[in-house]
Amino acid sequence: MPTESQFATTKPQSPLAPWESAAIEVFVCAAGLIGLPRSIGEIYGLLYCSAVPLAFDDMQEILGISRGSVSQGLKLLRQLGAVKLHYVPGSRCDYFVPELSMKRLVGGFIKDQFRPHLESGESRLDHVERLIAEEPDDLRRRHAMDRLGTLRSWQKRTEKLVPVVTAVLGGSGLLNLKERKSEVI
Amino acid sequence: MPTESQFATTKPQSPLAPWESAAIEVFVCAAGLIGLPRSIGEIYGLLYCSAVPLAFDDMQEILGISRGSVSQGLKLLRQLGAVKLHYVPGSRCDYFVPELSMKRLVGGFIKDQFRPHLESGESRLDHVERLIAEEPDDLRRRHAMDRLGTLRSWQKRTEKLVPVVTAVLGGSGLLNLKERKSEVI
DNA sequence: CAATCTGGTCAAAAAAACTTGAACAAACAC
DNA sequence: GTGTTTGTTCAAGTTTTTTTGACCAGATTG
Repeated sequence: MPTESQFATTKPQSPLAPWESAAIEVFVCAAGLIGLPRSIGEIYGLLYCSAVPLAFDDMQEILGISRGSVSQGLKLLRQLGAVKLHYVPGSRCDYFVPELSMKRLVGGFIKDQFRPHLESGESRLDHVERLIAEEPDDLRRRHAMDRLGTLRSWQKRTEKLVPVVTAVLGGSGLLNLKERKSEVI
Repeated sequence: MPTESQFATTKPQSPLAPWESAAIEVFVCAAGLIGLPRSIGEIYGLLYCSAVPLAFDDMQEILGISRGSVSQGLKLLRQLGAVKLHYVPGSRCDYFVPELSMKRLVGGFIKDQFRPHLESGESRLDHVERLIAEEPDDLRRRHAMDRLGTLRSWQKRTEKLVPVVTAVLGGSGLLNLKERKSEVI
């Protein structure tokens, strides 16, 4: 088997070590939890486990998934800031390394996958308000406005949550969140 | 127009008011965001808009979805604590009202949909650790352990996050989170 | 008891999400 | 230029999730 060229540390073993499979499984689950497809969890997980940067083809081969999946997966992961390009002088192809800072990971996710929804939600609520204004019946309109108000307060609280989350998750190992400035909503 | 039987506040108009459709849309999106199916967003949204408790059949009819969906949807929403049974003396069927406290809503979601994953994640990490222990190569094992450590720290931070979230979301209307006790993680 | 009304269950249908792989474009080497 | 290598795109195929609706069991009524 001439394929066993073990001489370069730059070449990861094709079959995954048992712990790697298990760890990737963890990432696949985590991905599912936040609504990302399995393939994305696999790709990030593989990079997370690897001691060296990996190339596109490495991932495709090691994970046994299609080029298309790898391409799309990396595209999203790059958008999220979850993987970074690692330039390798002599090589024509791209290598990747995982982002290991939880703060940046979560920050990227919030910015790309969460904020947009939050904002579109805001405009939807505005739309609801305009429609409520057209309700002729006084009592009904009152009630609708009341519910809309509650909804708006939920939205506000959720927005307030974002910085708190990044603070907690970004913290140093010994993170303590004393003295977080007390801003009234 | 004999359909306008305005005498009983207990009977909601069959066709949805425009603002109600729009508001339900908001809930459908929100449901999608947290990985819940459309029908669940619709059901909760409808209850949220309604000024009166609604019965199983009301929902099925007004939303135009199947009995099965209503049944399963209500089942999950009840589990989450997002809707409550509203007992009506003279009636044979169940009526429902929405939970309007964001704190309870989020708390229920975390408890039912999030915590379990967090916990299974923990045992998965234990499993990874056992597998790493079997890695013979010293350097590789070192690296694997390092990554596992990072993963564990992520897990811990996430756990720390839960109470913070419920605190922020549960707050009074004027929530200010001054003086949140500074516990070192 | 038979007839009715409730709501739950689950196999099958429908819809949505994900993955694949062939076709394509860009960059490079010769 | 021609022939490779590298990575993207997207229509079609596959898998997963959601919805449907027929059937069931319990409770209530006459």
